[in-house]
Amino acid sequence: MESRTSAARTGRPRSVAADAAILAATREALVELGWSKLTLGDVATRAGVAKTTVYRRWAGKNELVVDAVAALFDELELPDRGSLAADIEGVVLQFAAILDRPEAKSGLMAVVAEATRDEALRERIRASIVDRQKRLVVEGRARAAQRGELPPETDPEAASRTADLIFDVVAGAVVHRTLVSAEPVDEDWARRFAAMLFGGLAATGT
Amino acid sequence: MESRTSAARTGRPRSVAADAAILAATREALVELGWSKLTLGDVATRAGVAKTTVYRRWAGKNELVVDAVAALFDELELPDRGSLAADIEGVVLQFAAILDRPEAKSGLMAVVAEATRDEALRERIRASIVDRQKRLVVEGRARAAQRGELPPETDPEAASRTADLIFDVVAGAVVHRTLVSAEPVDEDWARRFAAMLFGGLAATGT
Amino acid sequence: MESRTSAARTGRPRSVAADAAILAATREALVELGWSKLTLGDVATRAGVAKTTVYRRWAGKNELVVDAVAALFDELELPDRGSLAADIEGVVLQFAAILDRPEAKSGLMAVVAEATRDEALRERIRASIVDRQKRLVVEGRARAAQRGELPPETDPEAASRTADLIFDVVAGAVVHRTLVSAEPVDEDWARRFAAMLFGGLAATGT
Amino acid sequence: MESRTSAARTGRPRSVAADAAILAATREALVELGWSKLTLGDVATRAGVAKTTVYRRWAGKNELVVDAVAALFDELELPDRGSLAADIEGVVLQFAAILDRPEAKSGLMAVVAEATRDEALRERIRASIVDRQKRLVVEGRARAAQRGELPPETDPEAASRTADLIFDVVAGAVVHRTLVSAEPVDEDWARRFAAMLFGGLAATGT
DNA sequence: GTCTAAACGAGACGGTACGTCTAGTCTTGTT
DNA sequence: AACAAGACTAGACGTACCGTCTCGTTTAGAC
Repeated sequence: MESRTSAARTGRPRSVAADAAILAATREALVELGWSKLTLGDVATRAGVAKTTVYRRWAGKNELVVDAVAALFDELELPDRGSLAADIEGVVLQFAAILDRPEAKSGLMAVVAEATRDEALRERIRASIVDRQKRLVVEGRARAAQRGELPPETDPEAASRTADLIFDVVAGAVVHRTLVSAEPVDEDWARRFAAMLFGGLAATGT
Repeated sequence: MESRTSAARTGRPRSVAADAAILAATREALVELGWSKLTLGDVATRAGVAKTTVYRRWAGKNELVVDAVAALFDELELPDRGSLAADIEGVVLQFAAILDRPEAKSGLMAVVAEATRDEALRERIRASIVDRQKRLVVEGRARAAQRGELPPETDPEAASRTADLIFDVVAGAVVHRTLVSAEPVDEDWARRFAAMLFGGLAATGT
Repeated sequence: MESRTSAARTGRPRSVAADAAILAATREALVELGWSKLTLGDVATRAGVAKTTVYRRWAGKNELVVDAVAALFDELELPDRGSLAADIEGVVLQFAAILDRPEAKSGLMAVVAEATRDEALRERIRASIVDRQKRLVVEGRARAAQRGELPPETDPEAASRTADLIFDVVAGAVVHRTLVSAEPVDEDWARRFAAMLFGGLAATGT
Repeated sequence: MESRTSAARTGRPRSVAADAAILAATREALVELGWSKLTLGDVATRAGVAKTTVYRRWAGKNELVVDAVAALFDELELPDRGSLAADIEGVVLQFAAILDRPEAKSGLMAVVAEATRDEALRERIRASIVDRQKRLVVEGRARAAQRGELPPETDPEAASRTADLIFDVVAGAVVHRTLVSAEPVDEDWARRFAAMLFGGLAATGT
């Protein structure tokens, strides 16, 4: 969404209701039609808005879908379940629950695919979705160190590299399980995954 | 691609050259245009073939792209590098090398996204791409047990569940690193990932 | 239809049944679909024959339809009803009856339209359909002269020009009434038309 | 062409220039290609317009061609040449001149052929082309009665039937001469035809 | 009784047009 | 200036036929 930082003091102001209506309509259309059959004209109709109003705010389908899906990840947070393994398990289940919703399933992978050829889109995904989750990894690591489950970090550069690795493993495994293997991320799977990850972290002393 | 195993004894036989030309043209178009801008008409032109010839053999863009991309994974094999960690590292690097090619990058995630709404497509992906890789996990596990790195498997049902978990972790992490984080899977990352995974496997006694 | 006058003494002879089956299938398709929706593939299927068999005998849709329609005009003949006016009336009714059949209606005007841009097709129509009718005019004129209704012809060149004129008037009026005005050529219309034509012929002394 | 008499107060109005451009392009294509090779895509290109713009205004090829050809008949009018025979001759020559133009030749018979299976198209032809000519017959008849060449009409019902008959004879003969016989409608033919028709009218007292 | 050459059925082939759909833009009048 | 409405250009969609071709399979007359 464009911000219109300056100017634009005159003329009719943009309808604030329209943004929310369009994003909601987008999610609705994603559920019903999936990404490839979703059209901006249809979204506009569902939102009770003219097509021009959509185009005035988003550059295209990809940008719109990223914003529509990003909102779903707002609810993600790191529970404190007493141990790192349990925390991992909890976050995995939360993440899987979001990913299992059809509007996320359908839209997320599609925009990631588009992003392979569009740096700006990749950046938008990173800012709206990825980074928001990555901070959970950092928080969880810090909490585990506080609890004494893992040694405190000394080299901040190495810590950042490790956080990236953990994030790719967690997010990648859950996404792959859900979308490619198309198997449910249930408590059993989450427990086994968390055990394996925690074991790996402990064994490598990170 | 339809197999026409039986019947079809009569009439002009299908050109055997056309199949290969179409798949090659598809990969070429994926590199140049990406999935969303690839059109079957363009593929047909590149292959020197009429549009109807493409539609006669593939039901649509998704099926065609799956087959075109699947061929890339033919070269995957499990190296024997002497230890499980080294084997994992080797496979990860091979997998990442394939995934880094633009024709795979662009096409694979897109068809996975489409597959979220199409069971038949999901099955095709599983048969053509996923299962071919999953067997590497099983082989690697067996080899590690032979070496004495891991205890031999007793419960085949649990072994299968574990293989699935490992596969989701390996494939998921590499895919996520490559496509979402858009960072290279270099030797360093592969070593750190393999160490973590091996640690987890050893720690959980699987 | 091509004749294969010479050569072709050897090899499998053409099926004689196929010709009739194809023409019948063509008329059937004309009735059901009309000219523009008639396809040679469909005709071949209806005739229980391969597409190649049709193309081996006719150059295209136009030629096939001309032949299929021409057969309908075989039944036209000049009745002797005792007077020229009555003869005209009889021939008009016969002609109209043929023209009212859907296979003629649909096909005839279409090939005439095509013939405006195809001299060979025009010639084929003339030979197969038009000339066969035109001789009725000449016969009727001669019979009327014999009866003393009209003066005997002296100048053969002028007689030919007059026959052409009469033919255009008769055929044109019936075709126009049937296809453009889409009104029935019933006995009343035929009687009024015959009276007018006979009156014109008598008045101009031709 | 659809009229959109009411409503449609909102939205961008249809380009008025497009209508004329499309009809002109249609006539041009008729001349160059004839009816059967004319395609709406080509017409759109010639008119400098997108294909959808054509389809938005006309239901198909037939409707478009009727409208394109109908415009040619606007110039038809009844000359006052002093006598009915001369008037007929004049109108016949005018009509023949229009019919001889390739855009009319090619298109008119084709749509008449199509109209045999399409009542709506038949009505469109009647309204756009046929009725506009038929009124010339009525005018000519009235003028002849005024001059005293023919008796005044008493029974309006019979008069209408006669006008229809005359119209079928005139239009039919000219069309047949031009398109089927493929002979020119020159002054000589027109004079002989007019004489015959006038003779018939006078003889039957209509 | 082979031999042989054309006709046959089937259906794939390269092409072309179809009529529909969507993208993204533009042009009205209205708010 | 944003808005609803809807026409606009551009171009892909998947389908249908065209007329040709390439197979394997009859089928008759010539040898």
